Amino acid sequence: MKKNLEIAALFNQLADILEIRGELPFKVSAYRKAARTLENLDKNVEEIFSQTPAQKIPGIGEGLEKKIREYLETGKISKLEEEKKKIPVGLVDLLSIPGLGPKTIAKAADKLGVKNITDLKRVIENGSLTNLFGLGKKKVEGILKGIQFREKQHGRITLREATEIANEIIEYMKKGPKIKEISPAGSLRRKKETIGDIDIIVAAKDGEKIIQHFCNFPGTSNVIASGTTKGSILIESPEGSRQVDLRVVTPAEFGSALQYFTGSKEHNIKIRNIAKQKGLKISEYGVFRDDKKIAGKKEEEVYEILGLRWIPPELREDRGEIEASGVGGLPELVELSDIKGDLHIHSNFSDGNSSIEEIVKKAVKLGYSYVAITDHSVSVKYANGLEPERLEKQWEEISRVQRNHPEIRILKGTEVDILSDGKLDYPDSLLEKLDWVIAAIHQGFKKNVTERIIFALRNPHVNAVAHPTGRLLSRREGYEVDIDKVIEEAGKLGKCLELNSYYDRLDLSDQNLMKAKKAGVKIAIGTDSHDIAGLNQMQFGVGTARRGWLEKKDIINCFETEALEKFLKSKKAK
DNA sequence: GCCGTTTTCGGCCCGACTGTTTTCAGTCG
Repeated sequence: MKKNLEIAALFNQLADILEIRGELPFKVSAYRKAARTLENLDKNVEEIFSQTPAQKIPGIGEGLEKKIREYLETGKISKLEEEKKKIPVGLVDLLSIPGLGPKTIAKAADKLGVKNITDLKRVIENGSLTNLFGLGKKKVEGILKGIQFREKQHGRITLREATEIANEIIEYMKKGPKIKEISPAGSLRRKKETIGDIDIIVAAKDGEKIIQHFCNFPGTSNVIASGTTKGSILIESPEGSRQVDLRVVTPAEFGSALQYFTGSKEHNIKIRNIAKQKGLKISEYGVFRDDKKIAGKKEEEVYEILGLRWIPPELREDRGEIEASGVGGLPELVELSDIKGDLHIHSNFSDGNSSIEEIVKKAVKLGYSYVAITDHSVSVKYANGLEPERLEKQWEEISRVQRNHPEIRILKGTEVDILSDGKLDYPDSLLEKLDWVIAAIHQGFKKNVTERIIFALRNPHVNAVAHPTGRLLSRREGYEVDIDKVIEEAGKLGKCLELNSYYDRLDLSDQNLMKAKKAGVKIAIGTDSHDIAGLNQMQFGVGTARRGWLEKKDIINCFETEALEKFLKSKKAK
């Protein structure tokens, strides 16, 4: 799928440039839509376009198809090359600042000669941006806040991107000189929501050859270091360069090296302290007593020698896992294979790209027992939210698909909007006919959010709150919500909170999940998919759930179909 | 840019919020 992603990135880039240049908004969104489709396609464009006649991809017409073919043949899109010459490259980057849009960027470039982020900071500081027509003090303050937010998370990449890069490199390394073992380490192995550098550990004999092979990885833009035990490369992505570090250790050191490089720092400090108290020394090379190596081949040994059970990487944050491990109190963390269904999916009835039939087939393929179709409600116009009539039409389609697929239970669901005035976007008489209702905020992020969510939770037909804090990891903090209060109320009512698996949300976060578990709140994991490929994102939700100490019993989509239906019915009765 | 069961041209992404401009422009979801 590499080409798909490359072309998607170029289309997005083109959309950004056209937007700043004031091109027709529909044209811009056509590029964006095509990019999104490409990102989520489960087939290579190369493959699709090599067939005659080429298979049709929705949202990609004559013009875009031509550009894709051009890229596949020449590695370039001439339209993009031309457009790039028309504006300074640094301007595109500014679009990712929340509160700053294409019009303001164009104006700042035109009137003040702003070419990049440095210029932008300068004109904010010297006050000249404030003097621009239409930009008052508050707006400029908002932009400054946006810059600060962006800088805070600068350089970190999403779990999804890091996972994809690491998988690709691991596959590549397996084809090179012989290696005994290979594993991601660091924050990626701990499944943190964002990742700094990507760390990979290899056990092998000939370090030099392996590092050489690593530095020849086709995606490499820059080799930072290349020795006999460690190599560092940069990989270019549309959003910036990603650093990947690879270390080669001997098979006898693999366990201790993996433990050491997985971290977290806080976890390792505590582990080393325990070792010290026992007269031992732990380093990446092994566990030593008086300079005599007594362990290091397997990671399990490192923990066992300290009287601890092996601790899953996702827990290694020094949040009580070491103490729990010592007394046999580690949780039995949920596994991806425990998941019996997906509880948040959009179909092409609203803003999804896949039909209900396609979604159901994919769910069957994943081995699920049930799947919920949760399209947007009527007010979410930008996402083609369903009026009651279209929702009822959808039920007919669900019933039709259900007849063809008795092997899976299709839940009639909705992601109903919590409106600004606190009301829900569908009447109770409609909600009560649904099997699965998740309520969500998509408007009024600063308006009594806590009260509105709690009010929604109290509606007898609402089962859960979707993405409860509303954060977008790469773009914004969440709503102004007192999440502790929401968790408390959900606990009291016996309602669920969602863990949204979409890689830029992962909401609730690991720490909030821990709180929810403590309050006895059941979690519903949903991928928020807009196409069938999105269903694969369940892995990121499960990773976050594991970081939140969640077990099978804490997650309602680990329930068998009957138990789930019983659970939902009991909630409705209240 | 795409798309077509009234259209091959003319819709498509509408509405809320915010700040600022007293009647609207820009941004966002």
